[in-house]
Amino acid sequence: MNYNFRNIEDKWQKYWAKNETFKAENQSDKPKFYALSMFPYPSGAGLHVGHPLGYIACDIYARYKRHKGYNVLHPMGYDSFGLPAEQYAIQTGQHPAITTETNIKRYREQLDQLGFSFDWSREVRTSDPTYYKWTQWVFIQLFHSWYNNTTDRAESIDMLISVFEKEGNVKIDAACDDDTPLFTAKEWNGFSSTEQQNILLKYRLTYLADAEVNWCPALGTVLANDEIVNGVSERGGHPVIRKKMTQWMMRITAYAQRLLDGLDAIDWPQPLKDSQTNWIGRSEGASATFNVLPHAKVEALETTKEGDTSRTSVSHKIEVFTTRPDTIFGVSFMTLAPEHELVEKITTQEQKREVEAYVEATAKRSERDRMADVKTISGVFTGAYAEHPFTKKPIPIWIGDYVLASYGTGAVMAVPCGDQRDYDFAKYYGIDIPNIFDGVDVSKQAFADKATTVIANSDFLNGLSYKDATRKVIDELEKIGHGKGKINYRLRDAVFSRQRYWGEPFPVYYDADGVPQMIAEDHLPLQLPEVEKYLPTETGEPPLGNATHWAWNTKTHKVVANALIDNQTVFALELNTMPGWAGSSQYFNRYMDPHNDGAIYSEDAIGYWQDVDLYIGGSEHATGHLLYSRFWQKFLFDRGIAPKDEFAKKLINQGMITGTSALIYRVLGFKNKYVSKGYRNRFIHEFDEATVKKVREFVKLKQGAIAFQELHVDVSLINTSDELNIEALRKWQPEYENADFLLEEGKYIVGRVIEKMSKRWFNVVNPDQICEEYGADSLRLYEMFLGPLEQSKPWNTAGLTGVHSFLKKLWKLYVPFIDGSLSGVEEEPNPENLKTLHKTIKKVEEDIENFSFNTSVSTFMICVNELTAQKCTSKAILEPLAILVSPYAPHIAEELWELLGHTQSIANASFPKFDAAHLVERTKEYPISFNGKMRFKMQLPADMGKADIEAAVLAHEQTAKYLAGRNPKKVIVVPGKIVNIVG
RNA sequence: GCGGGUGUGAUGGAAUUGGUAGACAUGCUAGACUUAGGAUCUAGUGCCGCGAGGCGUGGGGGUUCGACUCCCUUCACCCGCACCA
Repeated sequence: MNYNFRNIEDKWQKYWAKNETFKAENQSDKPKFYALSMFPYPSGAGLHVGHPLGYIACDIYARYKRHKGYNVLHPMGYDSFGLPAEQYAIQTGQHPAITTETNIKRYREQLDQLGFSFDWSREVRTSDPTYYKWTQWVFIQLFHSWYNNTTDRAESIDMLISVFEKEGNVKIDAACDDDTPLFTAKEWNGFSSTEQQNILLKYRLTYLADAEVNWCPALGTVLANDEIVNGVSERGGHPVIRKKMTQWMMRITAYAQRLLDGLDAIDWPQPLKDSQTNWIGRSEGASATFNVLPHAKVEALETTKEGDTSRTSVSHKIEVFTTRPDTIFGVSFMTLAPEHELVEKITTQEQKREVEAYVEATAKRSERDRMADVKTISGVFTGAYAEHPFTKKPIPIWIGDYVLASYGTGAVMAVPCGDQRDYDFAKYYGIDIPNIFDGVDVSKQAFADKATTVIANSDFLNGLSYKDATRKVIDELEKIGHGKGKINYRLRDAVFSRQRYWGEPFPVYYDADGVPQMIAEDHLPLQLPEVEKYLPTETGEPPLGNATHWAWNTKTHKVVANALIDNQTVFALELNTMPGWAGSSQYFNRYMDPHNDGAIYSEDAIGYWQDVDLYIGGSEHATGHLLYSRFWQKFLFDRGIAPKDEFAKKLINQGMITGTSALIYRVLGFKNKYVSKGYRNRFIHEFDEATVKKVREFVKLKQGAIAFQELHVDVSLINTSDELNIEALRKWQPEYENADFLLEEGKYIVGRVIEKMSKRWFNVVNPDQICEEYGADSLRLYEMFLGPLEQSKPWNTAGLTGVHSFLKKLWKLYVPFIDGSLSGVEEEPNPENLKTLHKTIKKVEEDIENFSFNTSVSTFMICVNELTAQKCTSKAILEPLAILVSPYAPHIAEELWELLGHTQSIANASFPKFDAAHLVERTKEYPISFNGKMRFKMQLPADMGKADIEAAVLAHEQTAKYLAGRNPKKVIVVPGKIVNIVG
């Protein structure tokens, strides 16, 4: 009776589906456990062996918790809105919904064959109207909310309006746009409703704004900061430019501090927390205001040299943010970002031409170009001067692209002696570099060490340290109304509009005055309309404008919406769609009550499940999905929609499984001659005569060496010893049909390189192939065995035989129960059996709790080897062993469980209890003397001779002396060495 | 530049958290059984040495009776952020 994994796996997968073994109830006497894997985007390529790694780990934990008596929720779904389906639609005209459906089917087949314990009755798809109804609903809640800094939470916009009506906004401390005007109740009540709405937009947590956005012309859409990598789009690698557009924004900056603070309360990986911390980018410092001197005043100053510093009427102010307010007396110029709004206002007539040319040149450069040459110093003098808030001296105002419009205020007070960038700029343009540090030489470079700073040449700051000077200067700035202490965040509000088709439509229309209005909740979902063309335009006209039956004439903004909306007719619908992360920002909550049509989820459901106990997914989502989800969760919490303000207690990032690509070497200058790995770049004289002859026949040499070109070939053509199957290669692609190969020792050896699994490198390994050949249980075990969960590691099929033969050995242990040769045997377990079992229970339990799944596979192997050697046939041992194995290899475990006579699924069996009593070593006490001076007792294995022990102690004189001082209770000794001291 | 991580046999990786380094597996070597099969089983396998023995966790130093583990320093590689004021 052999281990027939195909039949077994097929049988139990059907059994689980039929019996709904893993269906979770929203009520139970058991404690709850919510285990979640990040849901996938169903791409056309299907799963490769890297994808299920996290799912397997999560599944093992979920199954383990079930054995431990928890009511486990372990759902799965699809993040099915996204660019690839749309790109495919653009190319082929196929509706994204259709390709998405096909891909989901394929994913489901692949997932099913791996034997996951998912509760499929709770499946969600972000592109399903019944799901995105609630994405739209959350958007509406955000629109109706504002962030109250005083209570430090989001509150209803209606509350804000009633405050405005009673006392204006003077007392309100809110997260809002910087340009929000102050007004009294009287003024508010006098505003037109359009004016009122425009002001409210400055407060809402999702708002419409003219923003400098990252526009990607090739994709025809804007992108969020986290969707841009190295200045090009994350998808496709297209250039991205800055552009001003009216877009929906998410006021995530309101939550910057809480997103930072919340990290302390959750058990997430440190690198991921660091990423988020970095991304939020909190820096403490001060904001300071510099008045711009009117041009006439400047001229006067220039003629009289030390002009009087009396008050002048000020037309413009420059606000800067600095982390070094202590260096304010070292300011010798100011620099504005070229995009800064004051640039055109303050530039003098003489400098105008030069400044405009510079601004234009900067705007043309892509983000990438700008990042590429950070070393080139460039800038232009505006001709204008600002007034130093303390010394009242005039300070020249420059513009330069080393100042970023998107950070701080887009303007800096340049302190060349204290900042290297300012220093370089000053040196380059011959600007003064006044030294305000005591005992520091700044003739070569700037001095930026806060710890050793002593301020000099700085009026009231002289002699102070960085810390004291900072405090003092902030006080003084506040006194003269020129600034205050400030905390700045790198985090920007998130652009929420995408000029795409395949995304959630906004539940928004515009009234006759162009004011955005939310669609009534009972009309949700606002469904995605059919369009003829999915292609976005380079100018940013969204494809939804092509929809005929819910909108027309987008250019004039006179659009007829369908009759669904309030029975009203002439409105302009929002034509943008939501970004990819919209649908994934609250899906974990929706799983708790996925079919609820009347609410996002019932209070009972979320009251029971609360939050995710274990979340497993890739670290690439650190500053995208995971940050946005935390933001939405905090918002939902503030508004009483969710009971927890962090959605996941524990998070684990599974490492990436990389591919091991295979390379062959084509001789340069030949179309189809290939040399084995050993011949690359080798000089002819390095070979023996016979080889030289062969090589000479085969190739012409360039300067005595074989020059070659590397080509990727499919990894399935290579055996485990890196030998290429030449015949298979000839059939693989026509270009190799007539190829010549120079072999070494009769073999063609390929080169290996580790890189990301990708179709283009032909290094993708499918789980289907593995399941077919070895079975899902082998694949599951092997993926765990490959290495620590969180580490990235290359896939190498070679080791699979190890875990596969483990399963065969495991199977053999139970054979007596299968073939009936020893049926009815219920042999009492002997102490050796029990020791093996309890060792295994202890280790496996610890391993699972610590997510060290790789070592428990080893533990199983040892266990089975030992039990085999012990010829164990005791049901009392084999029964708990099946349960131990079942989270890892559920199919075989179910089968064995059944063979042992059980009729219920093993999934609900209780995890065996560890009993330390079975592990106790039989020991003996020996009194030991050392050098005749000291004595202590040792607990030792019974079979160890006294002479051995004394020799061991003598061999470790120092240790022995130490032991004498400690008077230990137990010393474990092996011949020659002392190993452990207890007590 | 800033922040984080990782360095252990031929290979993937173990090490009870300071206590026999190299578990387990792959690979390799030898053998057994086989009307050669990519099956199964047994033994061996860190390095040097015939041997006793010596050396070994990227390098150097330290703490300790004892260090892969803790501290200092240095090198290499990987990841995140980056003209962030």
